[in-house]
Amino acid sequence: MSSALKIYNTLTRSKEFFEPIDRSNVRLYVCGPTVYDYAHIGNARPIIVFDLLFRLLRHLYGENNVKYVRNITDVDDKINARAAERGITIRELTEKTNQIFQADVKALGCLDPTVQPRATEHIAQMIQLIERLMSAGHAYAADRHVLFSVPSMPQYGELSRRSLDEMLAGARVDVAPYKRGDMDFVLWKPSQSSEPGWDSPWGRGRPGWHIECSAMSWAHLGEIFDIHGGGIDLIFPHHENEIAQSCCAFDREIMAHYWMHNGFLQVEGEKMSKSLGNFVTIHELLASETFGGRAWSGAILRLAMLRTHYRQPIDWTVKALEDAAKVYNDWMRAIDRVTPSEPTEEFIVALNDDLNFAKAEAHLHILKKSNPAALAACLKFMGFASHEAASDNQSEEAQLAKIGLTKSDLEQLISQRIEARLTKNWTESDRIRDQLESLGVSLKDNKDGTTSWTVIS
RNA sequence: GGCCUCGUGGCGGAGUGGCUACGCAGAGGACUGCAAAUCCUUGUACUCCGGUUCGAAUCCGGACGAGGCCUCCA
Repeated sequence: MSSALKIYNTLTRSKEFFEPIDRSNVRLYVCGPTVYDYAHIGNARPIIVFDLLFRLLRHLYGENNVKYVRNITDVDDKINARAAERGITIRELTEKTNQIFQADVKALGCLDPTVQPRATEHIAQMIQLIERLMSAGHAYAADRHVLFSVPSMPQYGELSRRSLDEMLAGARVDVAPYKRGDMDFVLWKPSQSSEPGWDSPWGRGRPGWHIECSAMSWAHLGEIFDIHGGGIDLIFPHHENEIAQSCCAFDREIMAHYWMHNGFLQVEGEKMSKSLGNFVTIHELLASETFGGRAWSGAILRLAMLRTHYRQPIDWTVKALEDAAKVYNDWMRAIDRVTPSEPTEEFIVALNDDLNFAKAEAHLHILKKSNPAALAACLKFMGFASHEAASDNQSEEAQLAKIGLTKSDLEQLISQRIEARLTKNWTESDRIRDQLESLGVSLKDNKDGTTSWTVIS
């Protein structure tokens, strides 16, 4: 058994030893995407970070003893608006967007969560939760809405550490006439006939923002579970309200024992926004050359993301990606044709310290020289699969074709050059090398007299 | 205005009281016909001002700076 896992708990603002409720059923819930558009690189951060945590938990407690739930929110007013804008059905939009999301996440080297529940398949649980809240006096119906009564929960605000007074002081709250308390939030709201809706005791309507996570975590992990994760911006109001809903519905003090939040992401030093023109999607990083003049493999994106500790703000820059690519390629060379052994104890210990990837990475640099088999195992552990190398080779073939060369042409040129070099005909040798270089193929003469090549652009 | 993070060398980024993290880039060298790759060596740091201490990047206070939340944005 490795030394114990410590994680930073937003509830207590401190690092704590992780103690699962049930070692044979460790439960993790992470807020997943609202599927209305391509996921941006900021969305990728929690996906990658919590995938690493999932892998670590599986290692510590056993692959079959960890349950990871990441929801798909497929009912939301942004979805309705976008579908209307494009003239397609909501179902078409959410299906298509989800497919792209799944492909993106796979490219980033993430394991599938144990369950990816959809909000629209948990409407019944949401209604049950709301009914519980109403009968317990924590919610009320008004004007076809159902609202959570924030004043009914004295400990409201514990996660974000703000009191009701503070919130009311500076907040621009939406003071709807049907609200009893200014901070009360919507659990259920009425739908127009043009909007998606479900029958409920309060008429045809749809859920408010926060209730879906309370319903889905309940359905798949139970009333109380171990870890709840998400972006730092979700602490308030989303997670605060999830806690309010779940704790009040089940009459519990706690919804999840550990709350983990990843830091925000900036792009080249500025907040990512469509108006600044620096909005970067996962898809375009993978498939286009719009960021940094080249496409980036999922592994490089993953490494670049993990190189900044998950709680720190991260600045997403071309330079950081270039650095990550260098490190990654260096490692791939080191583990070429190496059979992975086992991740080292030291590596696990580093990750056990609140996912201290930087410490782990420093150790990997040592392993590169001392123990490539262990390096390969550590990389595999983190989702940097060795099959990457194979797929890179395939793309090199494709790239050769793109620059108008076949592999046999190239090999013929290389053997011509080797002959020239044997007769010390450096002029001819350099001519061939320059020719290939201008086509985009870089040559490397090895000690043993062979020549290897890589496509450079 | 309220609340919360954070400020380490050219860049990224660990480190929570004393002993050079690490990586990238840079410099020097080895190897090479020349390159590339590889290997060896190597410089540069702790935002500022006070305080605690024998001793602080590390603890406390303050200033300045950056970012986030309070607006269904991860």
